[in-house]
Amino acid sequence: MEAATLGRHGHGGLVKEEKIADNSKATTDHYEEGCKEEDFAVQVPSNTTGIESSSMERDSMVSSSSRKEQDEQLVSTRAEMGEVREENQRLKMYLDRIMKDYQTLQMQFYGIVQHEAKKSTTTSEAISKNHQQETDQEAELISLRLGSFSSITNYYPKKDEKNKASSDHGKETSSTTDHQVEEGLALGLDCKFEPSKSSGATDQGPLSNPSPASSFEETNKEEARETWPPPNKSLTAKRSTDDEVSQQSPAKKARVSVRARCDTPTMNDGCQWRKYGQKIAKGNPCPRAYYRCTVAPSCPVRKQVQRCADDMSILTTTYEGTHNHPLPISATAMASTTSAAASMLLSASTTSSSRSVLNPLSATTTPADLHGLNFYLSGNSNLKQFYLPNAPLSSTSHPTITLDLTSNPSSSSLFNKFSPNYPPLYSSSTSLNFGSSESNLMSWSNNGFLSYGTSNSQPYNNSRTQIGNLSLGRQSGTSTSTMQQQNNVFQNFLQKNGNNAVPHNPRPQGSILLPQQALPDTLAAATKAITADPSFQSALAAALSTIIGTQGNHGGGGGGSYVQTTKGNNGCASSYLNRTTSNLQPGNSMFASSSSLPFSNSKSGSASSGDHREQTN
DNA sequence: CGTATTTGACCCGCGC
DNA sequence: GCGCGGGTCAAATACG
Repeated sequence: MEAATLGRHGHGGLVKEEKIADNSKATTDHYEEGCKEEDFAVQVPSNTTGIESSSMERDSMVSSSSRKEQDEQLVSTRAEMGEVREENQRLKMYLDRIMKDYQTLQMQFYGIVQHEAKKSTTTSEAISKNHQQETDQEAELISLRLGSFSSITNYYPKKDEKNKASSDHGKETSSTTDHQVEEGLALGLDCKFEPSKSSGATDQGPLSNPSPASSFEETNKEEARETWPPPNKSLTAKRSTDDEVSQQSPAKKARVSVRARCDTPTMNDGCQWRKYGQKIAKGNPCPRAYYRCTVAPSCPVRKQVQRCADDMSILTTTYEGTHNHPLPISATAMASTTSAAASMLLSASTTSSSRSVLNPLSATTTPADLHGLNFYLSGNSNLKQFYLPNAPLSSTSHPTITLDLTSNPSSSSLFNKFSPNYPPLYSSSTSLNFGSSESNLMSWSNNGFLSYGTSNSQPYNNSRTQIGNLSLGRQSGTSTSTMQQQNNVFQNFLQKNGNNAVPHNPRPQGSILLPQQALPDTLAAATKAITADPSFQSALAAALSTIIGTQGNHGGGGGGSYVQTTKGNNGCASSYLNRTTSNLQPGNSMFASSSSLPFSNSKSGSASSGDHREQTN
């Protein structure tokens, strides 16, 4: 027996080979047994017939009849196999055709994007100072900033924020002389829409293939220079004059909130953060902690962490800004996720800003239901009433998209009902509901690591139209996806031309339906592609699951000490206060990510939050 | 001693 | 103009 031989061969070799040999042996044996039976069914009768014909006619009658049946079975089986083969061939051909069509469409879309890019390049160069007028006419592109970029400029120092508002949200260009030439993934929330300048710039790195995504990313190389604390006046002046036709609406800093169950003070998102402030926010007894990314000294990315007032186990992390440095893989996971979410948010909001595309209502809502991931997009402040009626400021200046990774039906529903008490940080105009009514999709558990549930969980609202899940049979199965896969997926967001209208998706209240309509411009197409693309969810899944894979083995130690020490608590989720975190990743100090608990300690308590004028003054 | 955190003070935008 | 609240700064403190 061949398998046995293989097994013996394997015996002298690797254990692996042995196993393989054994497996093959088993398979072969099984197969051979089947063959034997079949042979027996065919041949044995003939043998017995010879014997039985000479002895018992009755038996021979029986055997002959059974032989006929067996022959018939054999024939029919063979016929079936032939049919199956043909079916296989047909399916293969069909698949090939689909693939070709898909590629053709991709190429067409890319051609369109390139054409738009050229157009906008010429116009923006010629009339860069009249950028605002052009903005309405030029194509707007989404940058997910997922690719590598070769040059990153230094970021501006702090204390510039004030100038930004007056600078019409321009982008600095003065810093282009001083680049930190770095190569790596640049992921962030800095997803903007601007007239695409040029896709001709060949982008090096993972996303080097000519694609709309790469072109987008190219356009955003400069945008990467934008800091969260906006540059100072001189720089701002340049920014306002020079660039960013895209910065239509002055203060549109996308924020992405991630709601997740997390026992630890912060979610371990792979980045290294340093706490720089803590305040008591209105409506939530739990203080809000402010962190800034310390992976790179000039990184403008901030995040805010706050416990949910209603459910202390829920941690809300709000990200803002764009990393201007290569990210560790574990960080890219979350960054890519938030980036995509932010792009969706901005696409919706920007689309809404351009009256030409959508009516106010539909423009502000670009819901999509991707495998149960419910996206409710509304960058438009007009919509905040639907979501967070009592939301404070910043709904306009900081369109926020929320990824709800909690599974708590009550919290989810609460969230979706926009309870006034709910908004953890900002007026959350957008929610990505990862929650399931039945089971967890994902959650940050014990060590602050993301845990990923099954894909079989029902969407938050089963009645919602499932869209974009064509041929996607798995969700969590993407947990093994690599960042490359993620990049590809995100690229595809932009490459794909959304043929399918953005599916309507009832709002949580079910009162608003998104009118389905064609999206004429590139932005709309990209938005549509993103929202309708089934791979978006898998990308999210992949990104988030990457955290599992990369952070699941976290150990303590590492370069700096991030062990959280707690002095005590003021009664706010005391169970969290006594926890310590040492989420440093063993292999890379850059992965060190842990920060202090966003609760006020016994000493600070409410007083910890600064600016309590009623107390201090 | 260097680094990270804490926390009171400060700044700014917004609403009244 | 004033108060409120969000956000940030930076000195003080804690920690390894």
